[in-house]
Amino acid sequence: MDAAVTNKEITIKDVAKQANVSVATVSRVLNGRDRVSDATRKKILKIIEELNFVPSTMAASMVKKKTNMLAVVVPEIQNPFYTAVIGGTVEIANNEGFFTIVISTNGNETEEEEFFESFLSKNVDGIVLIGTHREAGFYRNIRKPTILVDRYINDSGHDGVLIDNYRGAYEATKHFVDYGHERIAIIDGEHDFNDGKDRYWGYRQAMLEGGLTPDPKYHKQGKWLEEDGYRFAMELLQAEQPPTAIFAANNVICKGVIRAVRDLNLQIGEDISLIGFDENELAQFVQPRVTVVARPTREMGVQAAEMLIQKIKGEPKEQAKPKKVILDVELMKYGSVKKLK
Amino acid sequence: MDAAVTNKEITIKDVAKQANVSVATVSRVLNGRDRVSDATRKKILKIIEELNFVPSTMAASMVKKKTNMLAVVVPEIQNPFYTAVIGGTVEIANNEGFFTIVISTNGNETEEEEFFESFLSKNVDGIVLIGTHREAGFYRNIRKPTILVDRYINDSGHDGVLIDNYRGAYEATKHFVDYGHERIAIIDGEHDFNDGKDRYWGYRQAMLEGGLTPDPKYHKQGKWLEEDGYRFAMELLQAEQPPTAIFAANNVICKGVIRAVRDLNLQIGEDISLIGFDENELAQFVQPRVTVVARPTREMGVQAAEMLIQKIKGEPKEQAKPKKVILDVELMKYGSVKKLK
DNA sequence: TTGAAAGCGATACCAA
DNA sequence: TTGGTATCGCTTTCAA
Repeated sequence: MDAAVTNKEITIKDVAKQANVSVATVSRVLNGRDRVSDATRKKILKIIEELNFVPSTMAASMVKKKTNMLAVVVPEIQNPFYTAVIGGTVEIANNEGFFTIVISTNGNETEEEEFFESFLSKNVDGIVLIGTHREAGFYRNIRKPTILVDRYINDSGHDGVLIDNYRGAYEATKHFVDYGHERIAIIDGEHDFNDGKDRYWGYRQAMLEGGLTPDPKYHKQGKWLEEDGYRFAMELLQAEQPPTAIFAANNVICKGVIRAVRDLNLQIGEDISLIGFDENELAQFVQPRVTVVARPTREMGVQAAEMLIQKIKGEPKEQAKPKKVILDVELMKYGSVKKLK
Repeated sequence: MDAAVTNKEITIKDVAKQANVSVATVSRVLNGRDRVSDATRKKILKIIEELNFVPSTMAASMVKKKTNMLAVVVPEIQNPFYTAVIGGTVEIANNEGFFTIVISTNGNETEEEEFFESFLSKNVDGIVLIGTHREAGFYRNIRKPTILVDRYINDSGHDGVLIDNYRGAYEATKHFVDYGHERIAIIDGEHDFNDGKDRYWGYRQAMLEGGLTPDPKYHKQGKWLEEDGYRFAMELLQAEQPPTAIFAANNVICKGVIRAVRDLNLQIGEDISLIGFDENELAQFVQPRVTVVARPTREMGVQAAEMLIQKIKGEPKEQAKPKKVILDVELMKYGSVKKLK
């Protein structure tokens, strides 16, 4: 409580001197694994308390070559999907004695690169990464334990936690087909990563299996943004032959679609059927609630953190093949799809 | 590119050896402030590139006694208000060459305490803190540059970035009064912090000035949760003499109220007038849009980061009195308040 | 302009 | 059970 009056930081030396022991002994009680006599331990503990001494984790990290820090790198920090992943990771990390640095790359490859070059490679024990880069080379250069989340790059050399995008999109589209829809549109974005691509191919496969031919004029590709959802929904719904169903391939696109439908004074589940990918607040709120492909967002962060920490603690031997953990998605049917037959 | 084959990390020594210079010289080109001849600089740079050498910021931090790391400590990481603050801070920090550790205390005093004791006091240059503790003592014990955001504790000894909660609530309530409302309810939570208290007193003041007497049965105190908003709105709206207007004193309470109104099949702005505190997605979406007291969330993080970094860089002399920066709020009138007279 | 060497604050090995 | 000391990878005087 009555900390030193001087501004100088208290170090292990000060404690040792005060306690009339060597720094080695103080270090021992700090770490608690070597044995120290009860008497000296108590004495040292008391002095630590009195001096308000806090050991420098940095100095310790330097010799231990372990920082007990994780990094979570995300493309942006506003999207609830990413904050959910962050939340899951932070929670596990804290439980396991790790701190977490959160870095937003703003979806910018250059920024992402700078972070890795300047910092991450040396100062964290491991990385949970929702990457922005598209080429495997970038990922292979990362020498730290790393878990790729959501966006997986083959040949990256790292483990991944993903969801079954293909199946999610497939189930959604099949649901439309089962309910008799034929003019089924999809609004997505570039197919830079596996996730976007898989969703499209899941959609496509369900169409074909249902005896339908995917029509290019019902496939709208933007940049995965809310405004794309809005704009394309506007286009589609005001076309000569509008679709009867729209599959919104991510959460923000879905929000855009909902807004467009509202602005056109149409009724979801009546005038237009809709399925979104991933939960979003609006989808839960509108009447009827929007059917979505739900994915375990927070759980992805939890999984990633667990795998990462195990990897950090584990033998470096275990460098088997990178493994992908694929979490399951679930089609939550809430009534935004009209039965046509 | 062709990094060392051995697993050993490359250090400044390796670079020095390769370049036939001393480590001091390498350090000089790394930091760029001392003069080094052009020839040797180029030679060293080339070797750094070849060896793929990345200096250990930890070792540097140890001697410089500066980590270039900030911590943002928040009660939870799901609430969009907090992620907005984090986002603002992270952005400024990155621009200024700082990294950011994000820590969620889960609104738990013990967790908060542990973080400070075990880590923060030594390893970050400064802290942006949305605190959970209620007593000034806890804050006074923090010896690092710290900016308190949103929740301010007097006598804490730190600067703060807040908003004018009092005025926000006052304006909202006055708006109700001006439109002829007399039975005006408020749903809030405990008055542990200045923010909650101020909002209540702003409400109260506007009531009194309007010649109205705050009626305890129209003051519902929960725990600032969405479910409180829902539950209390249900109660209020089904009472014998329901209020004509509700002031929802934070963003999640407002969401709960909106849901309750919907579930009762009532019409916002018609059957019940509503004003929320702070933006929230639902409020923007329902028809009519809900009038809210808007606060500059991201801007709070930006401000805090700027003040913090200035403090870190500045003279330790400048320990004037702690200063509070109070950002302005604005009543955004969107039509959820009915004119009664 | 460059080099030698003394730290920074811990840990860990080897002796005692 | 304890102490002495080399060490981690870098920065920063002080000399050359």
